[in-house]
Amino acid sequence: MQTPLPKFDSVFSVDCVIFGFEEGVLKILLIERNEPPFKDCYALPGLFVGHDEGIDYAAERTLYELTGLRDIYMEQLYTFGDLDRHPEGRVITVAYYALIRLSSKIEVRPHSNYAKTAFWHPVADLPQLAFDHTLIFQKSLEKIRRKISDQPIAFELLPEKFTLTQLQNVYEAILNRKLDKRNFRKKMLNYGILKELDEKQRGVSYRAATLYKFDRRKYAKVFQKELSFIKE
Amino acid sequence: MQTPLPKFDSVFSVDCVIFGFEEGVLKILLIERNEPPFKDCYALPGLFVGHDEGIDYAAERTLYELTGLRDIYMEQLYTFGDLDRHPEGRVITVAYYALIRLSSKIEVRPHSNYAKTAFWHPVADLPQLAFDHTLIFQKSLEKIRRKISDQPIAFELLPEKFTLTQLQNVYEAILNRKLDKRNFRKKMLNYGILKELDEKQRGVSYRAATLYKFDRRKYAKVFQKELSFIKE
DNA sequence: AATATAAGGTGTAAGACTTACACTAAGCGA
DNA sequence: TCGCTTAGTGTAAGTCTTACACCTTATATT
Repeated sequence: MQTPLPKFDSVFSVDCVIFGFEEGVLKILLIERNEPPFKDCYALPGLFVGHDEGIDYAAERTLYELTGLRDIYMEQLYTFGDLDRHPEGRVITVAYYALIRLSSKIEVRPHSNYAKTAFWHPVADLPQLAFDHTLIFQKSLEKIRRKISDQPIAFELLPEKFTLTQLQNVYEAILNRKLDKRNFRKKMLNYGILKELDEKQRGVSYRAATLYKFDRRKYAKVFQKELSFIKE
Repeated sequence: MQTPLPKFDSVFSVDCVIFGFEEGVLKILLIERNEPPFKDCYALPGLFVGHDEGIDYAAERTLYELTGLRDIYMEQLYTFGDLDRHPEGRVITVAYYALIRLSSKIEVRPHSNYAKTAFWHPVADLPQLAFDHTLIFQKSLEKIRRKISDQPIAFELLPEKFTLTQLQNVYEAILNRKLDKRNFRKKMLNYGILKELDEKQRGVSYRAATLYKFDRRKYAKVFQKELSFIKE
C-alpha cells in the first residue's frame, strides 16, 4: 500500500432495509427524497458515513434518526460498489438490514431534511426505488428468507410475548407461502427454544391463544450445535 | 444526501482470501508486506480500489496480479469499516473470498511492489496477520463451511475430473473433520449433480478410482429447488 | 507366480425428521 | 344456546441420516 494514505473524503454511504411486521404483512421503511438526484422518489433510508464514524454505527444512526430506536437487530447485508450506481459520482454503499417490532408507539419521521417523509410500505408491491435500491431490497429479502430457516430471527419482528399463530404468520409473510399449522407448531416446539407462558392472549373475540416467549438461553445451545457443522 | 457530492478520494480497499487445495490440505494465499504499516508482516492480498473501478473488478484485479488467473469463483464476503482497523487512517475494506484449482502451472508472484513475496499457507496454522486480516480470514472460513453444506463450491477447488475420495478430502479439509466414506458417496451421488466418466485415475500404485465431473446443468435444477424454500 | 499393500467400492438396519392430512375444543358475541 | 372464529392436537408414510465392516482391484515386491 502507498504511504502516506490519501485523504479520506468519504463517499460511502449506508443504506438500510428496515423490516417490520404488522397485521400479517411484512413491510419496510421507505423515505421520500427531498434532494436530487431522484428528488421526490422513494428510496431506502441511508446516510453518508461520517469521517470518524464506524460503518455499523452509521447504520444504527440511520435507524435511530428515523425511528428513535436503538439496539435493534441489524446485520450487514452486502456492499454495492458499481461505478454507475449513483448518477452524480462514485458512491459505495454498505447495505444493512434490520428487523424491528412494530408498535403504535413508534413514530417514524425524517430527522434530517434529505427526506420529506418516511413511511412503512408492504414488501409485496413496492414502488420503484431510487438508485439500485430495488436490488438491495431483493437481496435483503432473499437473505432473511434463508436466515429464517435456521436462525430465529422471526422473533425480532414480534412483541416479546406472542402466539404460535403470530409466529407462523411471520414465517408465512417472509417465505411468501402458507405453512401447515400442525407441522409448524410441532417443529417450533421441538426446537426447544420457546418458553410457554401461563398467560393467554387478551382482547380477542374468540378463543384466546397461549402466549410464548423466545428463550435466548436455550437457543444459544441449539445454535451452538448448528455451528459445529455436525451435518454431513 | 448532500449535493454536490464530496470529491471521491477513495480509501477503500479490497482484501482477498484466496483458497486453494493441495495434497489434502486447504491453503490460502498470503503476501509478505514490503511497505509500512506492518512492513515485513504477512497479510491477505489486497489493493486500493481505483477511482474508476468497480469493487468486484478490484477484487479480480487483486487475484489476477498475484496469480495470473481470471474467471475464478469469487464472492464478496463482508465489509470491514471499524475506525481503528488501519493504524494510519480511515480505510474501509471489502473482503472477498475465492476458490481456485491449484496446479503446478500456477506461479504466484507479487506484481506490484507493496508485497515482497506471495505464497500458499495451510489454514491450519496461519501466522499472525496484519490489520484485522485474521478476523477476515476466520469469517471467510466460516462462510465456506456453511456454504459447502448446500452449494457445490467444493468443485471449484478440484481439477475438472476428480475422484470421490478427492472430493471427500476437500469437504474434510474445509469442515475439519472426518466423514464416513459410504455415507458421503451415497449422498453426493444422490444429489445427482455428478457425472460419472468412463475414465479412471492414472499413475497411482493401487486400484484406480473412477473419475467424475461436476454437472452444472443438473446442479442448476437441484439448486433451483433449494432457492424456492420448499422446506418448512 | 505368489503375496503384500493400499485404496476403491459397496448395503443395511435403526432412528430422526418431514410431509400430508381433518377434526374437536374453547371462548366470545348476538 | 347457537353460531362464529381461531386454538389446539396425532398418525402414518416416506425420506434422510447415521453407524458400521468387508470384499475387490490394481500395482509393486519377492
